[in-house]
Amino acid sequence: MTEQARPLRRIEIRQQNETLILQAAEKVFAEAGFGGATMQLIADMAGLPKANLHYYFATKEDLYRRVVQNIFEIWLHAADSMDKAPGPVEGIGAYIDAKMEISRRHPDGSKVWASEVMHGAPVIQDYLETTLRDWTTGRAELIRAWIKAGKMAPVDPEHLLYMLWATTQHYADFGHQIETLNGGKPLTNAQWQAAKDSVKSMILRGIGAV
Amino acid sequence: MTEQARPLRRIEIRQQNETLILQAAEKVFAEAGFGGATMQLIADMAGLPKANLHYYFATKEDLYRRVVQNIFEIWLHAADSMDKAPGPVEGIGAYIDAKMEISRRHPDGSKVWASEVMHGAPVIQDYLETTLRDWTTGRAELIRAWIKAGKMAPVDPEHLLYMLWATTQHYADFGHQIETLNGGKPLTNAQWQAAKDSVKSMILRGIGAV
DNA sequence: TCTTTTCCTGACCGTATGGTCAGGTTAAAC
DNA sequence: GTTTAACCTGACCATACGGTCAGGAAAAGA
Repeated sequence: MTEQARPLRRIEIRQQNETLILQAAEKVFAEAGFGGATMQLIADMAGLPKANLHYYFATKEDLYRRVVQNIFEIWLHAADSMDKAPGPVEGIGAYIDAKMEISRRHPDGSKVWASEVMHGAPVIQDYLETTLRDWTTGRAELIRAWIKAGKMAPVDPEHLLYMLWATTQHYADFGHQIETLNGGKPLTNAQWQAAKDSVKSMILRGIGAV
Repeated sequence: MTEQARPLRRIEIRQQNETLILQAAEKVFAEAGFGGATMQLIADMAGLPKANLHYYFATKEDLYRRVVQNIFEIWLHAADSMDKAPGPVEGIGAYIDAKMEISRRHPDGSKVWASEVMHGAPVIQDYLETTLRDWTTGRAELIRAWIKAGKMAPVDPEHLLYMLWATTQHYADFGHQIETLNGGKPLTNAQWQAAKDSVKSMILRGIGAV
């Protein structure tokens, strides 16, 4: 016998379906890219008729935009731990931890983000020019302060940030390659921990902060 | 007056057109992804009628496969400099130089490769499992030998390689983001040199090889 | 010169896709 | 209980895409 569920309230319905669609969309966009993704595939994965997607999201591009924005939020919040740190060992160490955790928990989101930027950021360009640029200059200053205080070597802050982004996101974006080189098996808990430790020790030593 | 050119020979025609098509395809696949690219767009960019593409390449997927294989070749040859080096400073330094140069000269190729891997390597999976795996284990052994000889710190060779790939390719795959953060302007010669130097110094110090 | 082979392309085809819409169902408001 | 507004969806449409093909042009070979 199927359970006799209480009928869902309006707001619940809306939220549940939007979440369902966004999750399915993230996966399909990550696997197929924007051009290769189809509304039908997303609908099937969400378990909803295609027309219903268009009730919640007017166009494929609207849906895609929402997916990208969601990822951007997560991306930005990863830096919170960096700010209130006394020095690079704690700050950058925590940032690496946070970004590695994102790569592990949200690999699809990371891929969609990478794809969006690779294709010239057609929908997120304004964020790059405002939010991301502000974010970057802010952290660069923080790093410069650490350098001035003698807490790390005088490296170029921008290139350090690029290195942090590249290295951590690689574990999501190129996860398939890593898995293949790992004998076709996903990284275990221990291997993820080893990856984190490797990245942290190499980068922290690389910026002279040990 | 247009120049009165000698009629092209068969082989020349074939080679010229294939090159033209492959160059256009690389660009379009990089900009739009496999799903977003259209044969018409590639044809227009190559200055040939669409039907002519299908004369040289049976299907869109065939054309794509050729593009990906071309990139893989370049990718592999970048490591030649690493092998005959006496130690990590020269070997890894040269490898970083080579890969940064690829990011600069072949950003489209790098993007196509990234896209292919991100989508689960549908056409290049066998290469990952054979050529790339062999390549990787070979370099990992080389790195272990350097460690054993006391020429660098005992880092995990696999994660070091991932870091090298990630960091260098970032300048191609996320070139648009870097350009945006650089005030909307492409990196100058001097900035590329600074990027190379930054990456090299951070990584070489990070593996204790200075 | 004549024949053969390769190269070339406008016109065409079947299919898949993003998006629409009329009409129905269900929760909320009164 | 009745009305209203939100939610839902099967059927449909216009378009764009990958791919085909018949027939012509041009180079190579005899």
